[in-house]
Amino acid sequence: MEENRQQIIPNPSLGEAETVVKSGISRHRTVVIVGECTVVYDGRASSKLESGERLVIFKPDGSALIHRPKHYSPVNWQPSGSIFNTKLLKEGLVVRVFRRKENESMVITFTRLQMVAVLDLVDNGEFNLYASEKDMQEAILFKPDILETGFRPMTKEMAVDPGFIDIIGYDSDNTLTVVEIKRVKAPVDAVEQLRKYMDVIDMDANREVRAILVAPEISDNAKELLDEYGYEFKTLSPKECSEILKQKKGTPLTAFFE
Amino acid sequence: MEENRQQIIPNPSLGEAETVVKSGISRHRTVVIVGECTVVYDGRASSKLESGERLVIFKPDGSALIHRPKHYSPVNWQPSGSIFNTKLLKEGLVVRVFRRKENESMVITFTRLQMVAVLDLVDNGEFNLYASEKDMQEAILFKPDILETGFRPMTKEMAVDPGFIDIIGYDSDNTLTVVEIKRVKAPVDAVEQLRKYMDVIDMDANREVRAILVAPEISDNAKELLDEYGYEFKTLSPKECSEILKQKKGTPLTAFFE
DNA sequence: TAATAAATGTCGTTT
DNA sequence: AAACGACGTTTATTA
Repeated sequence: MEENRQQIIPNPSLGEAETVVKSGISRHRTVVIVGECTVVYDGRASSKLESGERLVIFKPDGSALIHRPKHYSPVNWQPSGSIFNTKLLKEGLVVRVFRRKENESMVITFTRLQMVAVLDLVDNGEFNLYASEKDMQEAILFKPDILETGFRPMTKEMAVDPGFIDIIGYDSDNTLTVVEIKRVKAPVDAVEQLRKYMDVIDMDANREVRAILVAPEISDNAKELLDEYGYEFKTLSPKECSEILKQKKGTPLTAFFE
Repeated sequence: MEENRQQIIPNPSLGEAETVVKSGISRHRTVVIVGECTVVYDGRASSKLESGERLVIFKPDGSALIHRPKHYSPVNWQPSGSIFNTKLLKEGLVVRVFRRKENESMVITFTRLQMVAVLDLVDNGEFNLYASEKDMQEAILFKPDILETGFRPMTKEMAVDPGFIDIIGYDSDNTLTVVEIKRVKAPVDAVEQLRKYMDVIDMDANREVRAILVAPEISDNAKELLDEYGYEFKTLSPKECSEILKQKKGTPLTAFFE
């Protein structure tokens, strides 16, 4: 029945809330509490949040979120795998969220409640994300000309001492070329990373090797360092790569976006 | 009055919800919607989330969150500064979240609703985090002996070309000493960062300079590189530093933790 | 399990 | 506005 799928109580007493919250958590429901509370966290660091009105979420997988009326990120939280313990004390309704793995605890003390809701969320919808850095790599391997006319990839993700070179190949003049891909504006670190790879490749010196940093943009400092090292920059956005991959994969999921 | 502070509607029709959501957003309230929806995101990347029941939050600062019943992190979101646009179409109740800065959009289409709530969250509570990297820096400046007996800090956060050196000082032999602090296990990058600073400091060569990496732990690779460069490692945890700062600050806030 | 790199990272600070 | 680095980063991948 619709009525049984959720339980929404406006302005509950702390006592009412105790029963509902306990029952909701034990039945593996999503529990939402809105009210005045304080939060003390102790684990990798420690924090204390003074009293204020917040939106608190307990999920069936043992994750917990405390949201203030600002910001995307929660002010306090626990990742999944936490254990909830609810008690009504004289200070208020206290929920202790404990995560054994990191030996972390978060204690929420509610002093006044605007709402308690116990929700039975059924969610099996598929989630797909496009245009990751991996997508960019795939796109270059699929259509190397987007990097440079005549480019021929040799290997992808070649393991070298410091890590993985995204792509190694030969340009139209048969010069060995090292490619480093970033999906966001390339920072100085990206140039340093490229340099590390070049240090290894250049071991057998006196052959020419090119280094190309591929990204939608590059920061000023990174550009400066890139020039200093004699490396090159190629503008390429995740979006463009996503478009190219659509051609490769036909149009099963991508057709949705048209 | 308490009644006016919030508006909670179980099982609203899409039409009812349209009015309430629009009004809530325009009055800069926190809006919570629970229901069946699909989400299409397009911006830095693209994503598509098939139909399912979720908890959706719109905050007055223009941030938006879509939470599935699992995981700490939202499946889709927009950071603060977004603009909301609500429309009732034949597909359902459509909320478009647009962020001009990144030219990103997230379109949520609700097909069935379990709840709509408009909340007026008043939250001015102070938030304090202890045992951060900044606390570690402060602790060393306050009691330099925890780094090394006889250490005398000169400056904190000295600006040099590549960035900011955490602490510079002299050891008991009056040797210039550069200190880099990490609050977690120090990775290779931390050693590289220290090296950058040393490159600058060593400009006026032939005077001895020591480099010390301070962290609770160090990764094997980082240790190897550190030894290669001739730098040193000092074990120090954020918690220890936090304890030391309690002495400094007396016991106003810290007493709470006892 | 440890290490390493990516993230729609976010967020604050400073230039 | 851009750059830079910390974060209780989280998360995924790989040795």
